[in-house]
Amino acid sequence: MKRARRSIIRRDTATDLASIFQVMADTTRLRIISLLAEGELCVCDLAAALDMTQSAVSHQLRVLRIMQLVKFRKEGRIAYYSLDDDHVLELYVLGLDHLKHTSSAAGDEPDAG
Amino acid sequence: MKRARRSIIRRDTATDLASIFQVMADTTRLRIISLLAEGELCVCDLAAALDMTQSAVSHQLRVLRIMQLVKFRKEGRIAYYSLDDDHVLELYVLGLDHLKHTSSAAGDEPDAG
DNA sequence: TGAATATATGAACGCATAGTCATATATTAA
DNA sequence: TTAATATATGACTATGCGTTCATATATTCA
Repeated sequence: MKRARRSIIRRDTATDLASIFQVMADTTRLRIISLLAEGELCVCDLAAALDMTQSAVSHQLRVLRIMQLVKFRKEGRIAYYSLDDDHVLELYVLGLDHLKHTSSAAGDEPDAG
Repeated sequence: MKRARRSIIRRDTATDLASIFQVMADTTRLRIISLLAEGELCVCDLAAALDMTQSAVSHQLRVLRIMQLVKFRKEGRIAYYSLDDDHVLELYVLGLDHLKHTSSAAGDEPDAG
């Protein structure tokens, strides 16, 4: 190898990439993704399943929406959210895979409620 | 579908998973990973390539070390760091892939220096 | 119309953290 | 030993962010 000046990514690419991981780097957002993995849900059902306030969930959905990880359709006054991209699930699954191989914290018992 | 009580991951699993993405969610750490992707480097070479202080780089290497994304060997007073896990690169590559498919910010010109 | 429901959002608070600075440890050279 | 080099780390500061609270908007029901 030559110097230390090898295949470093551009600063802005690294920043953009960091943004993607940043969105996945929150417990609440990951739990939302795990719920939406099987289909759409409205905000109130998400809030109930997560045992969190509607406001907190809505704020996180906004983050996921802006980063285009989720989309939503509106039916009357109800907003149904769903995953917008397969890459999200790929990252999610790969992350879980990493968890299983490195730690022993990846349990198998769900805790919805 | 039944209620909103579907396949949600455990809270602590989500927390652990969030930790993994959290480590990848920093520009400096991603640039370090991109540099180590081709082989080991010492701290001073990393600092030079990143154009950052030795202290800042060392702090981030500590984070990467604690999360077991990098390992190091010591040769005299020089510490050579390298990636510790293939999952890291998989996540890194998958993230880059996601970038290319969703935005146009993923350039191809490196910016080392 | 007015009340209730579903969602969105701005402000504020508290906490986590990336980088700086100073310094400690360890190794090599003189 | 002393000086210089390579790295690690604790304290501090500034910034970012997740949640709460209050409130705004929109829709449905009476």
